[in-house]
Amino acid sequence: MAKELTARRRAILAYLIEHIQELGYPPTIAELGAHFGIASTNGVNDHLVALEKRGYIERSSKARGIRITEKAAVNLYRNHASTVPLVGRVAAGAPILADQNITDHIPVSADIAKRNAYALRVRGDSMIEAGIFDGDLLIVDQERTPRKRDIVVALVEEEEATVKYYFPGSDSVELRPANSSLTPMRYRLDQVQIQGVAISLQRQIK
Amino acid sequence: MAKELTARRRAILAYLIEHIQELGYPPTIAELGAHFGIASTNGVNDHLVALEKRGYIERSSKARGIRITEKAAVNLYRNHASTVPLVGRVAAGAPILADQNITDHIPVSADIAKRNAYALRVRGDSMIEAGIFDGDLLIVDQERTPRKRDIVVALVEEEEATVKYYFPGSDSVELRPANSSLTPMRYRLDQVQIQGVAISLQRQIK
DNA sequence: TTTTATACTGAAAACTATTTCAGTAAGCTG
DNA sequence: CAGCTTACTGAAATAGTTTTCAGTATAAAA
Repeated sequence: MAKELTARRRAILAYLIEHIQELGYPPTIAELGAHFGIASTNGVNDHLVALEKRGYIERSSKARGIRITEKAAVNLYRNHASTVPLVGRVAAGAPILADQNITDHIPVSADIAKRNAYALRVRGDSMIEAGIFDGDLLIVDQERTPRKRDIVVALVEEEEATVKYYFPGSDSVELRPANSSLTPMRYRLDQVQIQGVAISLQRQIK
Repeated sequence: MAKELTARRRAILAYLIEHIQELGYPPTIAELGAHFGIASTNGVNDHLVALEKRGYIERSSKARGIRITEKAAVNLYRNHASTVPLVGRVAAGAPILADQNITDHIPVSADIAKRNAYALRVRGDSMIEAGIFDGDLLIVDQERTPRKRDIVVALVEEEEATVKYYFPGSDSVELRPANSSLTPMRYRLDQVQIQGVAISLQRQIK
């Protein structure tokens, strides 16, 4: 998936959203054409078909029957979004935020949303003494550089991700659980990939 | 201004909003008619004219050219809010959600927002073994009836609120902390006021 | 180099939606 | 009780929209 949308189609999607926000209803095909200087409704329709095929809009064959999907809203308005994507599994290889990895969107405060963050469901009890329980949602900042004692999401030797305290050494990294029945582990720098620093937590109680 | 809108018109406005929320675009006059069993488009149009005259909608004479105004949107946002109020202190006397008590608004998922919930900053370590730490935000459902072992916000004898496990007895209530260095307390029913059941938790890490 | 995707033109058919015209009937208001 | 509002019916004119058909041109991928 090199480039999901052409510049033209991104522009059309953006105008679609703007129009809905401003007027309260979507534009017609002809109105889109007028705005973009496309004389034939068919020219516009091609773009709409393309946008629909890629899941950015949904159409019903009625007047102004265009709906913006969540995918589009999140993609275009990442900087203004008030949600972060919930990733299903953090594993080696594919980029974390690949579309097929994203299972939901989690509402967060604006300052979190504008960082490059994602959410992750915690599995296991390794951080229980830090108040992080099995099933909790961890909000993770991808861009922040981890510092000593930060809670990080780490990929160890291409395995699936774990959440641990981060203790850097001169030539190695110690990943320390917050659970006295588990032991800290030490790794060479090339064995560990830090996928982000935990900045927030959400829990559904019961 | 006794009654701005008739029941019929309120229903039509509500459906208008619902339709836009669901489908992404307003219904046509004929669709409104079909939904409300009005055979003639003119019958529906009368209502739309009335709604427009009173400032609830704006119309452009194009297909689905209906916009919900802010006046009506107050309605819309009540049902689809995505925040709950953060209350400064929960104390006896004034209602929890009195305006002067509200210090902020916290983003939550839609299903939480539509319950009658509020957020509260936890003070102290009394629930630390339940993974609830000093400074965490607790999202509290006001309407849910507490059951045994629920985490509740309780007002004891007109003091300020505490967060505890709820264990009802036949003629008394036990409020049990999740901290083995603290002791459970037992109160008469008239000494305790339950202000809600914890349904979610949010934490800013560091 | 053939195929595929992008990005359109132009026109007409088919359909959808609003507006207008002409009424009816019940209930409330002064 | 006349006048106004609410709440409609029914039909036709008019306007707005989508869909279909038949192409063109360019660039990128197989």
